[in-house]
Amino acid sequence: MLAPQTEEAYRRLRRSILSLEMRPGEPLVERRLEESLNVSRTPIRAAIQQLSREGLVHRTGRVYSVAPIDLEELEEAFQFRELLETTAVRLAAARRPKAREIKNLLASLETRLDPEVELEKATGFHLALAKLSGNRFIVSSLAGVLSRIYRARYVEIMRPQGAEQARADHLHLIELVQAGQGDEAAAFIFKHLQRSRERLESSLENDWGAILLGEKA
Amino acid sequence: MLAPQTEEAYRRLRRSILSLEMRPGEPLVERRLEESLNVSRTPIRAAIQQLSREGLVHRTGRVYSVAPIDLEELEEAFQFRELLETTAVRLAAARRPKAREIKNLLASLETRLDPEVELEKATGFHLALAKLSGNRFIVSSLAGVLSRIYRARYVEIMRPQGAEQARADHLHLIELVQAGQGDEAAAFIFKHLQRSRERLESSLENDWGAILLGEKA
DNA sequence: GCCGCCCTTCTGGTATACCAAAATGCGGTA
DNA sequence: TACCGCATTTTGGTATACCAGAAGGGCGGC
Repeated sequence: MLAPQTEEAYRRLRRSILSLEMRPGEPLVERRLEESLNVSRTPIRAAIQQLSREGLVHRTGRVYSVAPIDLEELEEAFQFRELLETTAVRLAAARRPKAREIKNLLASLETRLDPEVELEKATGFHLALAKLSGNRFIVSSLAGVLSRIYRARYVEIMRPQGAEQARADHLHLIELVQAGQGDEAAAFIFKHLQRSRERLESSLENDWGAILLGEKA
Repeated sequence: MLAPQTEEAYRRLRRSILSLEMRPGEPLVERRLEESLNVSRTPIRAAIQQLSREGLVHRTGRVYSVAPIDLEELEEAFQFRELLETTAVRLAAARRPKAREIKNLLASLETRLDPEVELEKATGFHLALAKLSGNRFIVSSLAGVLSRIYRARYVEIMRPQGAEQARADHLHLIELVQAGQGDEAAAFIFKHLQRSRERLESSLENDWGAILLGEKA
């Protein structure tokens, strides 16, 4: 929970970064943002600090810039997701969540066409699933790593069949968790993540590399 | 990396909180801190925001206060540590770290008498060990959860034999990792954490409960 | 013509002025 | 005496003024 102006600046900056409207490596100049966001530097600095903490903005010397997309980091991020999410579904299955808790998840499965909305929904699904684990640290860590690799995931979900595949996987996951099949759910989400990782990496290498990979600054 | 005044304010505030000099539940009034820390509100607000993100400071409405020590959170934190640290040592063992990398760890094992320094060293050890995993997300998440439960761990390490036991465990862990015995290391650190958790919880319930557990605000 | 130095400008860091909302307390009234 | 309401104070939020250090460009010397 942030102050209103700070919140607004944060949301707009974050959106600009995640949607790639601001390119990786691009510097964030406070006095420019002051004009473009129509708020004073105080909330802007707070927002930048927040983004920096989340890893979406890097600091070099005293200049802030949009974090580049780092392939090594991406590897580690997926390894970390595997760890978090397989554990989360195991814990969730062991808890035998009530149908009411599951309902939130289903909302994420409606068909959408806009890939950005699709990605938002997918993120929401993974987080809601993690929440069923009952461990807030798993949830917040997952939230962190997901936002960190959001831009890269964007290029994956751009392919229509990618989103379709994800939806089917998600539905199956819900069934496994609800049935209390923790190990199966863990194995399944592991597969799910691996497929996602592979699609993503081939996309990055083939089509998007030049566009996405900003200078290390 | 923060601005110098902000850094200073952050360090001092953090220290005050972790050392329990500021009690859980105590409000952080910017204009008071302005006097006691001799800096303006700008860096103070930045420091508070940082602490808030780390979970050491809570916000209710628009007042910030020192986060209470929540026993449920503590449970989840240890569960999370088990997950992170068992994985970390497995990954570390698989990498067969060079002796040079191990040397950093040994520095944490010198005998100390001051329990605060001891705790700092123990934290450093666990983080350095996690670093051997080669996964930055594991490291940063562990850093987060460790600082979050720092105050509670304090009461555990107060017992001299607690620190002694920890040192012995740490030494053994290094040997296992260096020998590439990932599963054994994972099992051992799991035990290590469980003992730690048990000692800590009995301490909290018996001696420290009234002192440490602030109001939920 | 090229290199280097100085001056200007730009940037982030800090302090402070200003504001609105919420809390506090005092005084009046029932 | 207890309670309600208004005035005052306190507080966090925001804008802005001011500063020092770094960077960039232009001018002068070699």
